[in-house]
Amino acid sequence: MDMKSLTIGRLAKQAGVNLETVRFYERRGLLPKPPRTASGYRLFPEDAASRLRFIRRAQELGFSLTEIGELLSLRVSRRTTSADIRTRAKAKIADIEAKIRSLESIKKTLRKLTRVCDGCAPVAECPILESLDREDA
Amino acid sequence: MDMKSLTIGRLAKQAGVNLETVRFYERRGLLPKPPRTASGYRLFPEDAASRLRFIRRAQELGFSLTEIGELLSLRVSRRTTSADIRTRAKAKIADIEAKIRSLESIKKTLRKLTRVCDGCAPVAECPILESLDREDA
DNA sequence: CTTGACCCCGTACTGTAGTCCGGGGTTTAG
DNA sequence: CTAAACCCCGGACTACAGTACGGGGTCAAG
Repeated sequence: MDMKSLTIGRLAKQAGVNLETVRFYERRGLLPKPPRTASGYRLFPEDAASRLRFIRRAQELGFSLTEIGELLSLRVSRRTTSADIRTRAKAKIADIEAKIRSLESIKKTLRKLTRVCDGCAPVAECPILESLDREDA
Repeated sequence: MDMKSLTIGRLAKQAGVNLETVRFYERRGLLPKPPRTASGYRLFPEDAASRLRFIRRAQELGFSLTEIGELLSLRVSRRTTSADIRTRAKAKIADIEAKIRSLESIKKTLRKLTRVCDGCAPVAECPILESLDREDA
């Protein structure tokens, strides 16, 4: 077995995901179908682990597996022109900037809250509602 | 019927969510149980709509309903001391900052990608994998 | 005083994202 | 050579977050 390849079990351990999740992502097309040994064992390239970690982190940021697939497919090839990619990448950037703004807004509110706590002033109402309200995502 | 109150249907429409979702969130404790008319109709205060919108936006940022409940309950009262709140708010701020960093990292990669596209250089591999890899969330 | 729009409730169903099972073959360490 | 550890596959199961259903009561307009 090639030193530079990973069996599904090793890959799963390296990326910190369940082995079945790897198969599931492969079925979903998020992981390219790996070559197999004569006996049918998958042999993943080493960078499959970064791909898995990317998927996990993108999920924590609120992207669905479908959206993650779109992010992962952003690259220029014979099927896709660079103008097309540029358009799609710009749309993704806009999405991401909106997410960042929302997070900044929640963060600001939380920081204000900690300052209130420092001052020991009691806060009866929930101040977090102040954030995120005047925006159209 | 009080002018300042909303029936469940109006509230749902104002917040842009399904009526059943409102009931679901109430059951989950994300929306305070509203007073009822004599015949049992819910009468939500007007600010329930902002609360609903907050929940929706926080979900898009990758927070689960449980986490959102924690965010919404961040306030000082007789049950919770301000020191306690400060600690919890600071933890949430750290979570949020980590999310922002991850998003910035993806954004940077996407921007690099659009620049490559502008230069019309073909990109065979998927460059988005460069982002998010060297970090421990 | 009825008809359509709205509300009540419990229960069942759906979609997404996994996770587990179990019967089988393979690889590797002793 | 065998046992443990690993892999294969299809299919069933789970958790989370809703969404739909259906039988019934309520409210406002005509």
